[in-house]
Amino acid sequence: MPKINQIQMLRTHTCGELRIKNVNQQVTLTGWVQRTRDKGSLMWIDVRDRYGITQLFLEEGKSDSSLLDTARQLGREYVVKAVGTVVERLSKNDKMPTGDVEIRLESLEILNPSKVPPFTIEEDTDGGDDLRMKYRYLDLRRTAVRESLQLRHRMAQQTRTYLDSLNFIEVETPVLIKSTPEGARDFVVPSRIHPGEFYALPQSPQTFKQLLMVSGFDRYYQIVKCFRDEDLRADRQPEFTQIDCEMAFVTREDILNTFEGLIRHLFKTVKGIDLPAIPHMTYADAMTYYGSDKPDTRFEMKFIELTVLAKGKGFPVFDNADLVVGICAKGAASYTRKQLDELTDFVKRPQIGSKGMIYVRYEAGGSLKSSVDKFYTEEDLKKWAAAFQAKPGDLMLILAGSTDQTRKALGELRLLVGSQLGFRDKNTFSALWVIDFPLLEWDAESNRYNAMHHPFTSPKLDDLHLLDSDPASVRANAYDMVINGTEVGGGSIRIHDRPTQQLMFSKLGFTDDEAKKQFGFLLEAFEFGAPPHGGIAFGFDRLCSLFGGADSIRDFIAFPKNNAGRDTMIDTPSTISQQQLTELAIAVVEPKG
RNA sequence: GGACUGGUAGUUCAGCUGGUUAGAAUGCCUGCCUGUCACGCAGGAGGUCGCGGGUUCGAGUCCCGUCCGGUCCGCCA
Repeated sequence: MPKINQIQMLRTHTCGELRIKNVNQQVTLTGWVQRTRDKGSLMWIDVRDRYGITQLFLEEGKSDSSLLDTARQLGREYVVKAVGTVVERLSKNDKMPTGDVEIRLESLEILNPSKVPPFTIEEDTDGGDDLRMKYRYLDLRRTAVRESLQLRHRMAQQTRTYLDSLNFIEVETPVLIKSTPEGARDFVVPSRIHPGEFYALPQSPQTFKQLLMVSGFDRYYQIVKCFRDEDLRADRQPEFTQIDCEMAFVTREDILNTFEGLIRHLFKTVKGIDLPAIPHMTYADAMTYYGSDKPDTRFEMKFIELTVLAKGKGFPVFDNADLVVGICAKGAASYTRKQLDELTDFVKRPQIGSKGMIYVRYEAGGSLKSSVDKFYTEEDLKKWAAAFQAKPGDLMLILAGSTDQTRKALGELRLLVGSQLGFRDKNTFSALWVIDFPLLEWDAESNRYNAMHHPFTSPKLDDLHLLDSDPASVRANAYDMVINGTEVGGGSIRIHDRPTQQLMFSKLGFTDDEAKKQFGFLLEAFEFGAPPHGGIAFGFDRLCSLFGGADSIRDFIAFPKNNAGRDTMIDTPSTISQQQLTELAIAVVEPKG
């Protein structure tokens, strides 16, 4: 592979590579002016490019005076070409890789001036998110953002290396496909040639990758853009990237092993971390012990049920609850009244929806102090403490109410307390497979069952007989990978025969006609020798942000959308001309503005 | 659809219970400075307090509406 200086004519080196061994070489550097330091008769210019920063040096009397004049015109972000000799510095800077040398300037050319940037192009910029997005091309000059995109590049490269080594082939699937009412809302694209008809952008290449299995490409993958027209979050964009994979002639274990391998390969090659074997947890256990289908397993703090112990002592909140459940925060008995009140306020927020929170302090001296001392004796509380396996110095936090809401609320409380106690370190990684998800999920709004994963997921054979009598209890051959409480991937063993797929569609409320109209091609394909198959898709942006230790995926996407799905740099979405609308046979009902 | 939170100098923010000429840091401009590297020193310019309305003798501050960010709930098969 040619080095950069062999293929670049304008420069001989980058701003990141010169060292003491280059002393006395004449070099030409190009880059952006990071800052200048003018000491009168001495002047330094820091020149930056993608690879680093190198210091240029001028001295009155020893340098050409026109050179100093040019240098004094420089402002931040000017693009320059500098020719000079590498010399050893009199005073070195051990904070920078190039800090032992500087360039004694011989000529300086301003290739392009720059306006003063609206925010500083530095590690810790003074710019807010809003401005950074509007001038994203400047934001991308910053080391932190550039490194995030470089991490993403390495992740993609290593994903391809790993999957290629296992005979996976990358196949591109169409971006203009068919809209279906299932699942997330589609972005649609009008067809000019067929007025009144629309393509849809894929929410995932799901059916295509299954058809590739029917075609005999038994190991497929694709790093692919997907689109969902839903509201955004810090970790959700309308267009996002998946590592989409499918395998034929495999069991669930084969898939879990293969992609556990991928994740461990990525940790090893990108982060230098040897991730231990990834444990499996059933969905039922995840909900019972963590109140979430994506538990953060960097710390324990499992749920302990107190329903039986707590009832029948005259405390109405517990007596009337379906579930009384709590967590034990190790060493948190020192929480102040104010901190406890804040936790109570947290669970009472409408988004959490609990009525209140009960606490029991196991004082360092061994006594027990609770917010329900009126109803429970020290003996009662001792039994609770035993159930929690609590020790002096611990704090027990208890919620009660309806089962689902209480679990969810305690799950949120667990995460908050875990954060407060420092159990959620960004540089610690704990991965987990959550398996045996329910196949169906009741949707109160449409008064029918929805597929929890998607309608192509196969039920577990053991549960098939329950499909009519107790649909909600049927488990799916589906699995999610969870790392540090983030769902990074999910998949399933698919249905591969027409009768089962038709049965599933009918359970989901499709008429035979609707099923045929929307997925007839798949049903038909299943009649031409479809192999058993299954797969998984990883949220690539999330995986990158997790590896990068960030909460938001936005800095791992070169040009992301904002909270409202807008790109403020190019100002989109935007209206289109009447001429375009006419050509597409589209009438806008209430034009904006 | 909803909850919370923010919007004050180019930028990031402070501005108390409504009360004098709206501040700080940084950036920018000018001058000085022989080893800087977040250089230093001196000086200077820079404000529709998001927008509209209301309360008041008086509003950056209180109230109502609205716009624009951000976090979350719903939604995301």
